[in-house]
Amino acid sequence: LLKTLEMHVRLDDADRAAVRALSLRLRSLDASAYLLREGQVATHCAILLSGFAFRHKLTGDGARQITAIHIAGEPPDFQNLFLAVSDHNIQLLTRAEIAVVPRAELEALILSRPNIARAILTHVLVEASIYREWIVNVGRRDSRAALSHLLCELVVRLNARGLLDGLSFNLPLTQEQFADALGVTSVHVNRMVRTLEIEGLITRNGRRLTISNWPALQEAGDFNARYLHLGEVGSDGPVGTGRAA
Amino acid sequence: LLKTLEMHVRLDDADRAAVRALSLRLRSLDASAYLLREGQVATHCAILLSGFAFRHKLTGDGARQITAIHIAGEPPDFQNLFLAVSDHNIQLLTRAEIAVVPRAELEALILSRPNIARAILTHVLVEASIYREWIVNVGRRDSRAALSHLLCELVVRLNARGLLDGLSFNLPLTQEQFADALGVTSVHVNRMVRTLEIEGLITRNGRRLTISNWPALQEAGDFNARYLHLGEVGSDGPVGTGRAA
DNA sequence: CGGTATTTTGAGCAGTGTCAAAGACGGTGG
DNA sequence: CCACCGTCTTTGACACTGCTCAAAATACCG
Repeated sequence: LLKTLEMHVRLDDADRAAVRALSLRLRSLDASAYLLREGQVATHCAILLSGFAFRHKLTGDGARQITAIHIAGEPPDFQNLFLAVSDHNIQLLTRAEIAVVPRAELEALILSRPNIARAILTHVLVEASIYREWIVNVGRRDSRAALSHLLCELVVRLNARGLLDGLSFNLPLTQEQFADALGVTSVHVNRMVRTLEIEGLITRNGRRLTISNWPALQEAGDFNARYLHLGEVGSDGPVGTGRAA
Repeated sequence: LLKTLEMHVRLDDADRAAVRALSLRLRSLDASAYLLREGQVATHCAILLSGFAFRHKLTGDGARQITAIHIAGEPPDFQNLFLAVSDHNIQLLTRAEIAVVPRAELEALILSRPNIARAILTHVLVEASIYREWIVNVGRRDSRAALSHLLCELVVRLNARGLLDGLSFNLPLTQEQFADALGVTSVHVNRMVRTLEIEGLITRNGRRLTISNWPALQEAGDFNARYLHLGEVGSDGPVGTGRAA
């Protein structure tokens, strides 16, 4: 459970024991439940065991912008760890099971164990990299490319955690949520989804999406997985340049 | 010099000595010099002593998206610390002086001193928060609001480091660079700059920009400084909820 | 099976993009 | 100190992507 995430970033030795010693509570929540709201102080830190979550902010005139999507296994709450009041909302996309750890305990663990500090820091830096790519997606790609890119990212991240079923998966987002992620209108997302389908890049049956032409989808989305920093495990010494993708 | 940044985030005790012990080299670079290119491995870590820098990525069809702007005193290279190959470019906006630290040394320092780990982690998390707001700016605000918001952010951040001269400062960005930061065209940026000037929110003489109506500019930019997490110093214990803005 | 949440569609419009050219500005060499 | 030049800024006309506002058609949930 919990280990997957820690290990996913950097090899740790027997301080896995310390991680296991964290007092965690399991909870099951319904879709669209809030894990954290803007303006609140995070007292606990949730880890997604199953399901999807997303991060968003609201503008003054009520528009919503989704800034990140989190899949099963990811710890969306690390972003609030050493900060006072949250600057954004974290909400579930689907029904989900989460593990909850007291924030203070987690912070203490990070500060006392260098390997864990390193793992968390790396994780946070990769998330930052994803934010940067998200900015590019929203700022400089037209809606067809942006949608393709987002789909590519989801596929690669799901695959990295073994959550992909062949080349298809259950799409957790409604078209309106895609719209809020891409900074466009749901009407327009619909047009682009249909375009991609007509072009033969994707196939849909209900909630399930299948990639029918992976190279073409990457091409359409100007997608290069480098920014996900997958497969960089780094040495266990303090230096660790790791290897390039 | 170097201390300002460390201290800026979290109170540290005598491990300031360790920071001072870092072997740093001072360099002076011309405008538009690259600190790091996408695909490269960062072997050193630069800190801006004066001047401005920015972070950007290029899309497949050559469009540029600026994802962050860094001002004097900030350490733009922390984003690459534990990662193998850089996913973006860092370039100077103006002539600047920088201090360069070997990356391995800095990483070792972080891993060996909890207070420093905490400072860096906090710093990185604040940068992530700025990315999120940037996504909102590019995705959900029209160009007038987005431009106003970016100006507000610059003003507040410059002010936080005492680099503001009254309510005016030397604008480091060309309109084309603003365009790349906001995901619009330089032509359109020009239209919006003139609009804001005509509306009496800003005044320009040459490179120098003055805020003539600060409340109105914040209003126009839908600006709320919460996401900058300024003034959160946190206790020195491992918990430290800090105080809200 | 009924009700609500999504997805589709259409028509007309607004905000931005394009392309091109003219001005300004600031720095440099003579 | 001035002319020259490259970089920025400003403008105009027009095209187009993506938005708005409905309303209909489907899909999903209990």
